[in-house]
Amino acid sequence: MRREVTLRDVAELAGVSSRTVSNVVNGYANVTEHTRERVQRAVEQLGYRPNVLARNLAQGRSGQIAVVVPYLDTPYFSELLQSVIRAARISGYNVLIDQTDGDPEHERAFIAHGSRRLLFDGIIFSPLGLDQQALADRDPDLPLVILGERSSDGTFDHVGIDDVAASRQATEHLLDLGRQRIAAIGDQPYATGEAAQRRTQGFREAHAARGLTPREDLIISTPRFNRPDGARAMAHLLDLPEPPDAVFCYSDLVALGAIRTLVSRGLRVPEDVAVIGYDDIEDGRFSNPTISTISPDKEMIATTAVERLLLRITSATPPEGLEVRAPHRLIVRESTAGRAAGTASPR
Amino acid sequence: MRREVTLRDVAELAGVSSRTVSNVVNGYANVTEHTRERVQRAVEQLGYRPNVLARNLAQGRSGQIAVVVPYLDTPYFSELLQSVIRAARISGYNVLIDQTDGDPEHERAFIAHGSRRLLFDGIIFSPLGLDQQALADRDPDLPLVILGERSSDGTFDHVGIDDVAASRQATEHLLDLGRQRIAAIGDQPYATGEAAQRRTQGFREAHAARGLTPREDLIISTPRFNRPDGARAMAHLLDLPEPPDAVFCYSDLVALGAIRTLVSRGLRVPEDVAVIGYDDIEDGRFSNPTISTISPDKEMIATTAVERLLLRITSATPPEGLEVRAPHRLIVRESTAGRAAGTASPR
DNA sequence: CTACGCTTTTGCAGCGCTGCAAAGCAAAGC
DNA sequence: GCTTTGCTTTGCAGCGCTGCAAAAGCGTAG
Repeated sequence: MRREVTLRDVAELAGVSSRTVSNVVNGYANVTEHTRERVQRAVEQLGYRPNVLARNLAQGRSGQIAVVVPYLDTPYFSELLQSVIRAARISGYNVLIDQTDGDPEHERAFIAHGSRRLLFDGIIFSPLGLDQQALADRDPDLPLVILGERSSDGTFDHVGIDDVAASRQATEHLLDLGRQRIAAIGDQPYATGEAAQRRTQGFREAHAARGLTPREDLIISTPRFNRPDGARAMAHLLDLPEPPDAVFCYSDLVALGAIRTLVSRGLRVPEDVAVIGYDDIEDGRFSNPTISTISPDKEMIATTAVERLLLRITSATPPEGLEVRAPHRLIVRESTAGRAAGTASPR
Repeated sequence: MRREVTLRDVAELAGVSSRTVSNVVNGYANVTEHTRERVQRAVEQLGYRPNVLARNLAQGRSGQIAVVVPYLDTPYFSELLQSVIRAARISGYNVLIDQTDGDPEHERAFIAHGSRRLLFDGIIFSPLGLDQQALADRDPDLPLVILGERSSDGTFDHVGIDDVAASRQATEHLLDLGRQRIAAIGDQPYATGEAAQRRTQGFREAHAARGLTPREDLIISTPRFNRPDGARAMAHLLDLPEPPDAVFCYSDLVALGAIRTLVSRGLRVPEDVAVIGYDDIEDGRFSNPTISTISPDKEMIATTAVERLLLRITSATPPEGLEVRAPHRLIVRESTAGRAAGTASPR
């Protein structure tokens, strides 16, 4: 591989110092038009391209942010990532992606010692099962923004929707339909299942507000929030002596799996069992039936997360920990409202 | 921010040279057990973490590979990415992700001057509309592996399945069902639509092999391969005087969109219209009906792509351009075979 | 006791860039 | 004419690490 063109080469050709070339390349102020042109010409003539590595070392930053999600192939995350990448790019940052496969150890390792010093300037983290302890052990110098609801100790930001309220709203929608036995799929009654537990809480609150108590055997735990889990859980529910007539699923994927089981058993959605999901992924707008869901403002979550992270990275004194609550709304589609709610070209 | 611990700090504490510390940290040979222990202790005591940036500069490589895809939220790509990231990580490489939004200019820019010198050591590229010209203009020093079928000029590798054969196979399956008027959704009859055109070719070949000629008005072009495109195209087909009784969709997303339109118009799949997709994304295994499809060996595509790229990166003399053809197979599910093919828990 | 070959350790230059502070320089002020 | 002011350009050190080649140590052979 032939030697690459360096600043010095350009400087020599243009007859200026390498520092001046650097100034031109970086668009710094106070360079006369005449000099700028000469340098510019030399840059083009030699095909100079800055060496990002050297710049990074000199500046002590990498210009990269890491985004860590449990699973990349979960539509919710890939949709979110898409917006994160766009937002980061606008500010000149590259995005390094990592998936933890939901492994708590992997998550912990990522946040704790940040062994890869300077590989990224900050991190947007969507933990699946990160407990408070792991958060406390984290590298305090690494700017951090957490996706999803989570109480902050003030040293990082988090961005998410109000899970409890959203879940209550979803459950209320099912209650409003007059359903009697409403199931919930997705609970995770252990330390790392905080997000799931907040949804269960909303589920209970909705019942309580009407003087009802949900039947405990209709609250089903699942290890993940994916289609197979949803399908399995639904099968289990249908085998109960008194199966539910409505289901609140903790993700759209779970809902898709549940619906799959219902349909394959010859049950009608929503006539026999109404289903509502969570996340508003594109699948739910084209599935049969289309899925009613809780729609978080993903674009806002993504841009806010990036914005806050960059603020943390660039500001000399770390800003206070912010808990950003992004808006969400209930979207009613066929899986609860029936065909009346559907159209040939779903939005 | 307090100063970080450097090699020199560790060296001082351990009473050795910084070069020796480097040797220990990197596990180089020829360090006595005694020295190694002393250094190790010092490393731990000070909490030393190597500065990746400095290492990168000194080594002249970044330890990162870029993966460029058109859209991150397309399940096919996110499923593929997942495997790519795993494979790269095993070899100690980080993955930088970028999406081009299918914009040919963006794609061209990425491959052409590679303006970000040394930000990544190589690139795995899944172009949507990259013509031969753009490929010819590319930075010849940047190791490159292309995903998807594409004839190589010998300076890069590409990995993909045999699109023509796979498409012929999919079409033959529909013909075997006795369908008379088979439509195709996803053609792209312009320079950047090579991938689509190969599928159309397979579609035609299947017909030709039986002495048939497909009806031209049943070959529908779409700008992308997504759900809305599929839904729209299907609506158009149904409005024809003689609508099709089977559809070959150039992606599973297109198939999902098409099925959505069919179902919402009260048509039965596959009784009224059989549908087959392409890609075998998870959605298709849980949709109603489940989707028959062409299943490329994604795991193999991903690992082969990484393997070849790393080979290019590390080998002194560039290896010959390889055209790797990954295996694929036809998977028959409900959308062509009816409920008989479905089960409560799809695989 | 010196020479030799081998392993282990060291010193130094340098990767290519930017931060910093000083130098140069032209126009303006006294 | 000489100093001051403000803009432009420069020189140099150094970011923290690794490549290279030489030096040091050490056991064995002559």
